[in-house]
Amino acid sequence: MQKYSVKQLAKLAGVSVRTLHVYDKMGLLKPLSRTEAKYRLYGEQELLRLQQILFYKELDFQLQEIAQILDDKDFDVMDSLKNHKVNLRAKQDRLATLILTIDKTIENLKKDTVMSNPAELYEGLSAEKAQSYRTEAIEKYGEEVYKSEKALLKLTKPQIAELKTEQTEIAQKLFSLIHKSIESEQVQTQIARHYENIRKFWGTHGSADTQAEAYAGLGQLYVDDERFTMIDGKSHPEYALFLSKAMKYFAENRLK
Amino acid sequence: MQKYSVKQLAKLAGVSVRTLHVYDKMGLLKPLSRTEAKYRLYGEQELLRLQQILFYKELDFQLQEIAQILDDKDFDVMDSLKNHKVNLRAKQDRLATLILTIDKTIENLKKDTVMSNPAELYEGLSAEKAQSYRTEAIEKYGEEVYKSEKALLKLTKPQIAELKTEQTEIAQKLFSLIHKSIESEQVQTQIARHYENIRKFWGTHGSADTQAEAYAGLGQLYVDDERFTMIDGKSHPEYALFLSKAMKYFAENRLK
DNA sequence: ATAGCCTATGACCTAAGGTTAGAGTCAAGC
DNA sequence: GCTTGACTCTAACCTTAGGTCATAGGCTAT
Repeated sequence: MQKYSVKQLAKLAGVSVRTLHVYDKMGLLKPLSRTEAKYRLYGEQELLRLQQILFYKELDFQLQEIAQILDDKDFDVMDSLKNHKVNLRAKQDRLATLILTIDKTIENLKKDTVMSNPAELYEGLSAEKAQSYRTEAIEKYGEEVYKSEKALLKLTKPQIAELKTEQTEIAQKLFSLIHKSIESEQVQTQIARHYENIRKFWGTHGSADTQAEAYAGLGQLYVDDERFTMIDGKSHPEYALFLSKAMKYFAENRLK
Repeated sequence: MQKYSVKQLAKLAGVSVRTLHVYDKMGLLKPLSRTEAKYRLYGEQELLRLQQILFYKELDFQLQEIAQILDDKDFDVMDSLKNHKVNLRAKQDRLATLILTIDKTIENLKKDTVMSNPAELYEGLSAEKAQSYRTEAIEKYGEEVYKSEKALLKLTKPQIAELKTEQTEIAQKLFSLIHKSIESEQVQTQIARHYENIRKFWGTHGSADTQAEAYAGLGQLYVDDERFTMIDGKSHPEYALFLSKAMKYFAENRLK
C-alpha cells in the first residue's frame, strides 16, 4: 500500500505543501493517517481526491464549493456546473466590455496627444465654425466662456481621454434608448451622467441657472449642427432631436 | 465653494463610506480638509478625482496602480492601458477555455446518467465487440479485469465525467503534437497524464509490470480498432498509430 | 553527534473593502 | 438644557487561497 508524505504528494500533484496544510485544516483533504510524530500520510484515495479538487479549482470554483461537490451527496453537480458557467460567461462579457473601453480610451489618448486643448470644446468643427460658435457663446454667456476654456486647460490628457470615453459610452446607451420617453428614468439617468461629464469639461463656475441654460443651449446646438451627434461618420438628426429634448427636460426639471 | 461630507460624497459617487476611509488612509483620495471634530470634508476637485479613480477601478485596475496613474507624472498611462488590455485578454481566453471544459463535463455527466457503469470500459463499442474484447482481456490478464471492473463501479458519476473531460483535453493536446517525436518531453508529459487518467478508471491494483503491459496493450487496441480514437465521428488512423507508439514508449521507459 | 533535510504549528501578510464596536459630534425638538 | 437620531471617528476582526517566515522537533547519513 503506497503512502505519501506531504512533500511527495505535493510534488505528484503539483501543489505546495502549504496548500495541503490548508486543505487539511479546512477538512477538504484529510491525510489517511498520521505518524507518531504527527507527520501526515496520504494514500491513493487521497491522491485521487486531490486531483478531483484540482480539476474544480482550475475551473475557478471556490474551495468551499468543491468540498460540497465532493462530499454532499445531495448536491447537484450538474446544477452547480451550469450555474458556474453562467457566472463565467458574465465575467467574460464584462471583460469584453472592459477591453472595448480600454480601446476607446487609448484612441482618445492618441488623438489628444496631437490635438491640444481649448480646441476640444469645439471639437469636430471647422476652424471658422468653431470661431463663430465661440463668438456666439461669448455674446450669450460672457465671462463664463473664458472660465470654461481655462478649466479645460487644467485637465490632464488622460483625464480628457477618460471623459471622452465615457461620452461615447453614454452616447451608446442613449442611442439605444431613443424609442423611450425623454422623461423616463432610464433616459434621465444617462442624461445626468452626460451633464456631469460635460460639466467636467466646462468646470463648475456660474450659477445653477446659468449652468442649466448653457446645458440646454448645448442641446440646441446638437440640433443646429449635426456634426455634434455624428456616430462613426454618420449623422442622426432624429437622435440629435431626442437628445436635445431630453437635455432640455433635464435642465428645466432637475437643475433648478 | 461646495463641500461634501463622507456620506454625501459617497452617495454622489455611488460608493460606501468605508471605501472613502480606505482611499484616505492609503493616500489615494485625501479630503480637502477636516473639521475640528476630524470630520472629512471634500471639495469639487476631490469629487472629480474620485470619479477618475472609479473609471480605472471599473477597468479592474488595482488601487495602487490607479494612484500611480493619477499622481506619477512620469507614468505612461498609454503603456499601462495597453499592458492592462493584454492581461484582460489573457483572462478572457482562459475563461473561454474554462467554459468549454464545463460544457464537456456537463455533456459527459448527461451521458453517464444514462449509460451506467461497467460498460464504460468498453465505451463506444458494439455489445458483441465489447464482449469479445472483454474475453480477450480476461485471457490475457485474468483476475485484473474483474478488479478493474469493480474499481470502476466505485467511481461516482461526476468523477467519471471529470475523467472523461480530462481525456478529451489530453486527446486534443496530443492530437496537436502529432508531428512531434513520440519521445519528446511534450508528448510524454501528456502521455503521463493519459496514463494517470486511465489508471483511475482501472484502479491501482497489479504489479508495475502488469500495469505497463496492460497500458501498452491498450495502445495496441487503439490501432486495431479505430473507434477508440475517433474524434467528432471521424477516424484518424495516423493519430491512433502515433498514440499507440507513444504509449508503448512510455510503458517501456517510464513504467519499469 | 552533527549536518542536512523534512515536518509541525502558529502567526503575519496580501486586496479591497464589509461589518461591528465604542466613543464622540451635530442639529432638531421638547 | 437635554434627549434623540443621524452622522462621524478610529480600531479591530473577517473574507480567499494560500506565501512567507519563525520556532521547534524528527529522521537519516556520515
